[in-house]
Amino acid sequence: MRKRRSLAMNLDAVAQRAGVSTSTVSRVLNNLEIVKTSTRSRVLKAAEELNYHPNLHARSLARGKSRILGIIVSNMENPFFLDIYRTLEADAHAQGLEVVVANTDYRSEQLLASVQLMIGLRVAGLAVIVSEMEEHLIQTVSGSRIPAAFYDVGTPQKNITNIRVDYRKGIKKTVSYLNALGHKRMAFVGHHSTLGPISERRKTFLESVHRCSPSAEPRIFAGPDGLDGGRQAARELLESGFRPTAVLCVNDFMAVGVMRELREEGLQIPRDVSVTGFDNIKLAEFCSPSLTTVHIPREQIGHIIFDNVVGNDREERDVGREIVIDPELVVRDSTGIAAKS
Amino acid sequence: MRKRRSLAMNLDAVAQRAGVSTSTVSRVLNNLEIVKTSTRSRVLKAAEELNYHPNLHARSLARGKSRILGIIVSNMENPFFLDIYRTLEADAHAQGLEVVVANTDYRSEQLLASVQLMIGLRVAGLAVIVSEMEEHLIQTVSGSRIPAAFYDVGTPQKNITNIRVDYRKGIKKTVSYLNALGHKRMAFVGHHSTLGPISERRKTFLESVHRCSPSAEPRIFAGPDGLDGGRQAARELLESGFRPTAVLCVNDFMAVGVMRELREEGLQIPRDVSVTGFDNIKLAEFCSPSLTTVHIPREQIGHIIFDNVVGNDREERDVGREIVIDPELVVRDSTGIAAKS
DNA sequence: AATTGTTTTGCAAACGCTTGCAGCGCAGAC
DNA sequence: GTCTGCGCTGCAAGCGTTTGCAAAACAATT
Repeated sequence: MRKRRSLAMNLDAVAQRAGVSTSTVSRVLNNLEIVKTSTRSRVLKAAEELNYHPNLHARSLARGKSRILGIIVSNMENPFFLDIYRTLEADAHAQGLEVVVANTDYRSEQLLASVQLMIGLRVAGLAVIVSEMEEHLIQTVSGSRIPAAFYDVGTPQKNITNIRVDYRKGIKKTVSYLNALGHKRMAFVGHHSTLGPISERRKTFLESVHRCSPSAEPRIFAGPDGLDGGRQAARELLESGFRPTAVLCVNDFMAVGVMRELREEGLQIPRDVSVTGFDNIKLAEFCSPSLTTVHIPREQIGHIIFDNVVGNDREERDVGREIVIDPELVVRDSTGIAAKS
Repeated sequence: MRKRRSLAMNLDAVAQRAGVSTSTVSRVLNNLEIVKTSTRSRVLKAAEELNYHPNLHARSLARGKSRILGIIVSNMENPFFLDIYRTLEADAHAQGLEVVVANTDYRSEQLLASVQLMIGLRVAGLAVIVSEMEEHLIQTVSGSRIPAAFYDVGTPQKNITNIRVDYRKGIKKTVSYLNALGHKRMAFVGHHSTLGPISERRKTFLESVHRCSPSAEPRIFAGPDGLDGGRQAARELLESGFRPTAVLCVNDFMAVGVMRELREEGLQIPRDVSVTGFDNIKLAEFCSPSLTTVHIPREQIGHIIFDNVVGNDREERDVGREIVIDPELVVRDSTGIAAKS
């Protein structure tokens, strides 16, 4: 023996105190029904007295799997991600799973670290809700044999379910709604990681505007995801001299920042300028004016992810499935008839 | 041997492929410098090729401790908690610690479960940011030998540092500021778990109002913590027939909900009624009108917690320390001269 | 060539738990 | 009194790491 024999609290200590073997203690603690009631209560008493808490690492190791659901998100601060997280957490707890969440802050090295963490933890399932991910890393997850679900990134793969929202449709609805109100000069405000050249949202915006009114002059601005980022992008917009009658934002969180800055500059919403968001977070109802936006059913998404990741039907799947969700426009007070120019 | 010999990926597989022993692989992976460079790269190559990821449970078990910082919060949705979480996360990552966060949703059985989880994980340190906690549970944490920091709950104990904000002072500043503006009829809006009979904030509010203007008639309302909760409390307030000239809210998050409802009812802020919050979350600057509130330095609190929980100086402390923070009033646009009644 | 010293490796014992299997004690049957 | 069956319990192997210690490999010195 190499070290001092357990000052640490372990099964052995409980077993000794209860005068039984560790196996018995283990069985009691796991509610196996083969233990005599009297023994059982003796063990429970001992555990209680010793303030014993099973070592979860040892347990996972012995069992060969952990009861943990892993979640990776880009930005916990954005209520959109938070809502999905909360749904997943609720579902997980309902099944006795614990949850470990990692926040990447849109940083790819953080994403890498988070994936390593989840794999290292041998999570029972993994949900990845980030806006960008290297192909290599996707392969790593796919190869890890961990059932995973990706939101809005990558394509279906072995062991991986893909869930995405039809942004194209959402943006189209928004643009044609605004167009019907007479808006021609529109700006799009995104955050950096949605504005890569590959980004569907950016392209869709440009295309939609172009189709609805070929003479329109769409412009694009960006800041980091968040209230400040929205504000910053709006400032840039104003400083550029461009005077849109409508501003479409990539998400509600940024839209709130955008509205703040526009208001600051004396612009009235929606009299002088209309603003729209995306996601329909709670805050969209609570800001002033309340925000016209596109509803994304986060609870539903959460449930879908959960079912696909820890679903009981989960045989090792050779090919993932893809699920597409259809978003709806929600009209509130931040949009109105286009201002006369 | 009882089971099939490792289809699973482990040190052994890597060792075999690299033609070395598991010890060597382990040493390579832990960057111990005693490994010959050629061996080292051979091992690294094998690990890479096998897509190997060390089992963190086994690692923790063998090392006898985990590199995990545990965080328990009442309500991740409230940006106040989120900000502390983010600071802690940043600090932790800077030191190569991982973070596990648990959300109690103000439910005591969830709090219990979370504590069990953290102890079971043998976290390296534990931060508990909840508004209420049973004495028994505090003892459990204290007895677990895990260095912990509690925010705003309990009293210093063995292994536990206590951090609290001087709410009394914050509320006093707010009330006397409002009093100077001529406010007499004030309401206080809290959430359920801050309004227990023991709650300092509630008492302080009543006392302060009473001291400033003995003739005043303070009233108290409550809802669940959150935007909806604030709104709901405000509705109750309005329905009660009470017409305060100022509403103090227990936190900014609820205040935003309160403002929403007041606005809905046609009341202008601050012309008809002033509103104040507490915490000074980002959103307070972004709502309309921007919110007068009491600043609580969440970053500073995060850092303090971190240092006390994983600080290098941490000898097993027999007696915890207590740290009290002094809050400042931040005046913005949601408060003004009391309306004539 | 033998000896000594230095790297570099491998062996094997933990870490705290689960679990297949075997064994024990005791009741009932003969 | 021996045997069978059954309900409980204990033994011990195994989960994938780390790590003290000792052996092996190699270099340097005599």
